Amino acid sequence: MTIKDLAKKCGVSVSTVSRVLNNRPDVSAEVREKVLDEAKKNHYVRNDAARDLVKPQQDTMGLIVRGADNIFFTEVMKSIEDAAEENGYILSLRQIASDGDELKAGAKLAKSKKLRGIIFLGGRSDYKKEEFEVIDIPSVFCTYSNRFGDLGRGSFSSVGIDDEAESEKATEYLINKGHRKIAIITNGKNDSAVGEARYRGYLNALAKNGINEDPSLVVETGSYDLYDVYSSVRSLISSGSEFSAVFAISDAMAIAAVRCLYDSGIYVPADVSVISIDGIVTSRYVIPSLTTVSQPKRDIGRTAFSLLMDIINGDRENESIFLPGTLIEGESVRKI
Amino acid sequence: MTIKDLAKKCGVSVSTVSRVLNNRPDVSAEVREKVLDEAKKNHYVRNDAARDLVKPQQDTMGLIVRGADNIFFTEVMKSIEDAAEENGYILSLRQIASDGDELKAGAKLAKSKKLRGIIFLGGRSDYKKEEFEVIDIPSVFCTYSNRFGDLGRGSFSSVGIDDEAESEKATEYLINKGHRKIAIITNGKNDSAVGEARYRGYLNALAKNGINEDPSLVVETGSYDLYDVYSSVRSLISSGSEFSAVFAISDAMAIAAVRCLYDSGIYVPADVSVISIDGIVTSRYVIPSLTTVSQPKRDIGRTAFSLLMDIINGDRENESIFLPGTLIEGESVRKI
DNA sequence: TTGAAAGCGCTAACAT
DNA sequence: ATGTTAGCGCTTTCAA
Repeated sequence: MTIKDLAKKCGVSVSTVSRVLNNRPDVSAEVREKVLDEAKKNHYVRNDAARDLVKPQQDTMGLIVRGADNIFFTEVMKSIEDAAEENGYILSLRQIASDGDELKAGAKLAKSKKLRGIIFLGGRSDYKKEEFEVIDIPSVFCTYSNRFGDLGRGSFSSVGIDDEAESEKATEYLINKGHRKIAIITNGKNDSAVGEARYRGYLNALAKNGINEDPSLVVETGSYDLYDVYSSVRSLISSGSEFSAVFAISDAMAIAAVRCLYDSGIYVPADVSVISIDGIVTSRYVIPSLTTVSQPKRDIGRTAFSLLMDIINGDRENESIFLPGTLIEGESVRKI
Repeated sequence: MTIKDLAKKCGVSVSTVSRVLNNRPDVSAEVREKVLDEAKKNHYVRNDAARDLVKPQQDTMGLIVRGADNIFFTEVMKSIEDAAEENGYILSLRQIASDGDELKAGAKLAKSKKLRGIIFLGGRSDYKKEEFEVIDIPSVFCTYSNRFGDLGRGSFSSVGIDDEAESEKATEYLINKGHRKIAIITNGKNDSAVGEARYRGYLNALAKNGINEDPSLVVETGSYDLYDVYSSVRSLISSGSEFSAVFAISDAMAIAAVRCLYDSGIYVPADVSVISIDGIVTSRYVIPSLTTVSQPKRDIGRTAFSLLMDIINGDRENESIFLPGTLIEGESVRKI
């Protein structure tokens, strides 16, 4: 069922049908009713591919989310959606796997939908100049930046926390509570992404406070999978290395770590303190609740959206915005 | 940059460019190289909307996910993706909000992409015959059925657990552990969806065991939001109603409930036992770990996909498949 | 091996 | 108020 079929059924032209379907005023009430009626009766559904082909979507932004299974992103997404709605934009959402190519997905979406701009939620932090060139419309990286890539200043935009600084903040919090033997749990310390940035922050905090890095306290899980986190922490414990605190680079990891310690008879925070980063909703409900550096999810989403709008309108240049995290004191850290 | 531009740049026709881009064999090596080269140099990206318009996607299935923020769905999605890949199908994923219209989204996607079939992940359970008619290609409801709608047997397919039966199983488990005063936490007992089905299962279990329903032990949260769950449980506690166990219709709800009880000095499982349904990954890592009826997520996804394939190939008729849940004994239930 | 041309379903001038 | 027509970017006959 196409507008052509519909036109035939109603004995009018396709343009008239199109007018009705698009709520144009210049159609007689009679014809309008007839068309609408037939459309409903025949379950007419517009072919968006065809429409997109001909109609530039003046008011549509793309949102590419990488890593559908990251709970943390959901909240950020919501705030982007809100911002879009408030500003009269439509959001065209596309989810890709954590190992997918967000730039390619973005380029494709931009072409197909004739987008005005794109927000990338959770991509890689090491884009090469060349590969980023496929994106030829304004865009902003949300929740990450390009710390490990070679994109020149001014050639991209980003909004997120400063992973290294916030990580340092978290680690320093532990130090201020009297901890010196602090283990870190990261997916990888050389992942050219958030794992590496947060690891660096951890090192910074140690250095600033005259603590030497103890390699045996650096736990690399290789993934964000809770099972991997659990077994990595297991290894740490059985290695016999001493530590009084743990810094997990994400809340989800912290939850698995706490559980692993618990299963080994090590209680949080009585025996070991735990801090993390993210501030996911669940972190407040688990027992013990997590002490964590909470990311300003709503702010990040809204700021990303308005930055994108401003760039499109020529009101602002590309820039990297770093929003501060908030340290939430839960029950997982104890002073010693 | 379109194939037309590319053709001009290379001094060949659009059809030749199209051939190259689609790896057709009948092109001279020379031309092929030239085209590929220019394509790369100019960051050519195909406009899928245009392609979709002309090319029926013989091997593409649609996956409409409703409720992006439901962690539970992520695992099911993965298994559907695996099944698609194994069988040489491409999956076209679309996420919609929990209050979105999945049927409309499905119909649109089907048109635009010329899909072979559709899987709906997490939709409403009360479709009316009329509204379901917009879907004119094979489809299967995944993780839900049409218990509250009026779709005739044989007019739809579904794969999931039997919410009512599994719910009864969970409640009965508590009863077998000696509990008689069992509270239920549901988003709503008349939501014509999973909340209602699971509430019924709870009632069945009580009835079978000669326990009268105590309305003061039925907690309706109105949403799946953990904050709402927390405050609803708070009200239950302050109402003074006595109970020795809680049945939460989802793991996430159970986590918030356990926390709320904890904050009121009521410990799980020492003072009150808690059981739930879903078996999300986190349920194993929280303290106490949850006793829960785990849904066979992988099985559900794979079964849904093969059912859809079979229907498309005419090898099977529409049917509703109910897969059994598995009771996982965590630490949240105690015998009394 | 290559090109010309039709057409997918839709919108938007431009006519009438 | 309504119809005619030219594309949007792509694939695919059909010819050459």
